[in-house]
Amino acid sequence: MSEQRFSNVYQPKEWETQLYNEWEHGGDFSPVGTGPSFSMVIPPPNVTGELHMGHALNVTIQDIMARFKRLNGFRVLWVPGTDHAGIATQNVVDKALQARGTSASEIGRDAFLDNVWEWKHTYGNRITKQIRRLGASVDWHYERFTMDDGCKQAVTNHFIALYKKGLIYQGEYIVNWCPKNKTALSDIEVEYKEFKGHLWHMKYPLTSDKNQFICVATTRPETMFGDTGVAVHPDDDRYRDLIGQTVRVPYTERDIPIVADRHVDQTFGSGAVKVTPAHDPNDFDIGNRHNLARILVMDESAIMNQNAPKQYQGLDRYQCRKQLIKDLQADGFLVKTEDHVHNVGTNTRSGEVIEPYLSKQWFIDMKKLTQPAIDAVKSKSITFVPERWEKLYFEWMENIRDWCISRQIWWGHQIPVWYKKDNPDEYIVAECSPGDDYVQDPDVLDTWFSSALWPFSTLGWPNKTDLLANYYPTALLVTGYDILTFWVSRMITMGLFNMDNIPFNHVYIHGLVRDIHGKKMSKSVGNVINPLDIIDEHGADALRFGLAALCTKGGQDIKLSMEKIQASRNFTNKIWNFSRFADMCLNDGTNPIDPMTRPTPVTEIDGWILDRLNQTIETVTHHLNDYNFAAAADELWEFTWNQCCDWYVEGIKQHKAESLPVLVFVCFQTLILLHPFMPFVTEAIWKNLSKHPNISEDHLMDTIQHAQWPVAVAIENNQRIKDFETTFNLIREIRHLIKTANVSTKNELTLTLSHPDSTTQTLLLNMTPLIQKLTKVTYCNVQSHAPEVDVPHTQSVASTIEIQLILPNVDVASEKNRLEKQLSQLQQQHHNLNKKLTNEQFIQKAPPAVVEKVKKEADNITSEIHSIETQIAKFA
RNA sequence: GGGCGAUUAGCUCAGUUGGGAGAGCACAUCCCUUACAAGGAUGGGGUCGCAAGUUCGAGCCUUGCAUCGCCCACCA
Repeated sequence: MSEQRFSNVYQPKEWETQLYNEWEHGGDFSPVGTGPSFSMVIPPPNVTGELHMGHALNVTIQDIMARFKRLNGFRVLWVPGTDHAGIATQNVVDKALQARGTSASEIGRDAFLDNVWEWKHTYGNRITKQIRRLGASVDWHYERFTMDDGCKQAVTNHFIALYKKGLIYQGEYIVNWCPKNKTALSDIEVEYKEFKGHLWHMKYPLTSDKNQFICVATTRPETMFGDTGVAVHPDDDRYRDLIGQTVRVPYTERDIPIVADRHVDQTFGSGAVKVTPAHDPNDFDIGNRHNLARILVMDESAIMNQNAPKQYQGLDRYQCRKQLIKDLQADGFLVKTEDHVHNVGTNTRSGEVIEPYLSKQWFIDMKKLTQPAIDAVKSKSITFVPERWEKLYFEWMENIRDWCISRQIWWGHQIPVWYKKDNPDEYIVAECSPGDDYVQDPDVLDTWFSSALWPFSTLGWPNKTDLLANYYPTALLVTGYDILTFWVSRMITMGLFNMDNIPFNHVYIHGLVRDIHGKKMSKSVGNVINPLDIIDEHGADALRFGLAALCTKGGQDIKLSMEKIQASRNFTNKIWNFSRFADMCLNDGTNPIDPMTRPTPVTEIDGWILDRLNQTIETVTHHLNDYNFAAAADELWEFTWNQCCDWYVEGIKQHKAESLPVLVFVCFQTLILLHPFMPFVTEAIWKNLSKHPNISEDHLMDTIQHAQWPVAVAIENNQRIKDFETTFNLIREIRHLIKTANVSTKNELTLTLSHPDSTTQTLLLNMTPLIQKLTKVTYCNVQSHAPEVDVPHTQSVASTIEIQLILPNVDVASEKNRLEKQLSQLQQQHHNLNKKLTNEQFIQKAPPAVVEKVKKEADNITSEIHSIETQIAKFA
């Protein structure tokens, strides 16, 4: 009984976990065979993270490609792993400690690191379990972590190699300092946000004459204690005479020079700018040009330090600003206050306002590294999909800045630099400590430093492994455009540096998942759709298909809605029931059917569906090779639902036995085509159907994953495809007439179809049973010309075939009205076509095929107009 | 300031050698027909952002404009 194998609704929960376990423990995700290799590395999610829609999209796309390639006989290796995510993880663990009444700083570095490792062991597999729920066919045997021993070795090797080539240096520069995390950040970890602030104009008195002033404008008055100059434009007539003189910084005993510098914009503010080289990157440059001193006035938490006047020491930067404004006003230094909107850098992670801060950090000299990486993309050794992202890549790489790689946190790869205890200026770069008289640099490396090595560190580098030999370069990298600069560009750069070869051939860059209004999903807004909730409720396949169907060629951001997911859920159920129908038909079968062998069609509609299947195989294969997931998904939807279910299944119900082999074959082929998108439901059906006693398992794999991707053969009969299109048009029109006449098909209806052409008559005669079945008309006659009918009837024309449907009664007025409306539509179409055909230029210049097509259309419409006119005339 | 992308049905979006304006959802009407009501059938709905140009012909190519979104730069 079919009920034993198929419930009437697909229940994902009954299948997904069990199937995934079978797959994983059955070794189904391991590379096998002798086919060409296809490898990917997963963009490692944060080890403490939780699965969000971005992961779901990213993993879905990769899994579609992995399964597609596996079905095509490739040796697929997809390497999973997680990222240690320095600052993010450190924050999470520190927060947890604080909730327990202690903190990282209280317990100290070693104890803190023990805590993070413990945390990693407790929660590190949460995200990997969640990835499993998506159905990801990653090979867990090769799972990696960016701080495991292999990655550690890779990082150290890489650092030393760069250092030896003089590409890593230590320097004192203005960096982006986060006072909350007390660490430097790289430029791309800073997000600029618009803030409503003020522009304060204040007077600095001349040393030579306290009654004269120069007025400077600033948004950050608290940095004035670090001022070591005032800059004006050399051509500015207002200040020309003051250049070279000195002014006294209020509340200090320091006199600072007025210098001329072309960087100054005469039209902004007062045209004179205070120069604070230790707290502003531009001022740092100006200071260098004019040999100005650098004075830090804050500590690492942005608290005013001993270089500020006593009364401000110990205040944080904002308290200080507030007090200082009061004081400046009281003491007559404040000239005016303007409202000023400006962009302020913030920490991408914590949101804290960045303090430009002078400090000693490690940098990579990127300019010397990028050229091969630029060339690799220019020469198309690496291709970006969509191609337009190359522009952003070149823009970034051609204006590359040095990469600040040191971070003043504890969780991460500690920098392999050892300072002599009694002389910190003396240091050695090495994997291990040179001796007890050395101490290691306390800083760790930027998380992206290890991520940059991911495509080869996961395959064993720096050791020469078989994995590397077999799977590097990887075939494809799938990622979002938001980390193109953070990650993709650096993998290419470092891949070429270490491996002398690109890390991947193709980069597929997808959009970001947003809510239906295009807004970023965020917990505070409350518009988050949690992928795990979706999987619980509707199954992983519904989520996957929904996401893939939105993943269009242009790589636009994806606006996700519950409605879209529900539609996909309905589709999974449709596939389930299509198969359930096949299963039911098998019950009546007499001989075992081999579902993998292409059967010879017995009936016309069987031949038709096989041809349509071929078209679908070809289109879907093309779209997947083209990374056009939405188009592939659309095609599969159209074929499965509209062609197979709506037309084919309904069409064979009158000859199920004859069509059974084709039905079964088409069903299995369709399952394979759908499998990359919907691994669970297709496997569930596969296993169910395989168990049917009338299925021969001789050529059947025990899992759909090991099946062979369908191969398209030549279309057998193009005319037949057209004939069925004509028939379906006709059926639609007849149904429309029945519906419009508001007549029940429980009555015995009589239909006459007329066409002068004998081939068409033959077609109609052949299709009569189908037409009767699908329109529920009892009698159907085929004629060369529409007969005179003197009983109530309704009439129309479709694909130039005249339709007459006898009715119990008819409303002549509305019937006439309907025909006239149809006539006017046809006349409009005819008019448009005729306009073209009477245009000499069109006839001369348009391709003959186009002209021919238009002529034929016009002829058809003329014929239809004639039919309708005749029909209307009968009412006269 | 520079760059990229978007603008097509009520909503979300497809639409490449330029030649028929389409899908899903939503909506309306009818139908529990033995695969599926998470379903079936039928239907309504669009001057393809605006303007000009190229062309026999433009949703598609060129130019300009408008609106929205994102990225980079950061005038203190």
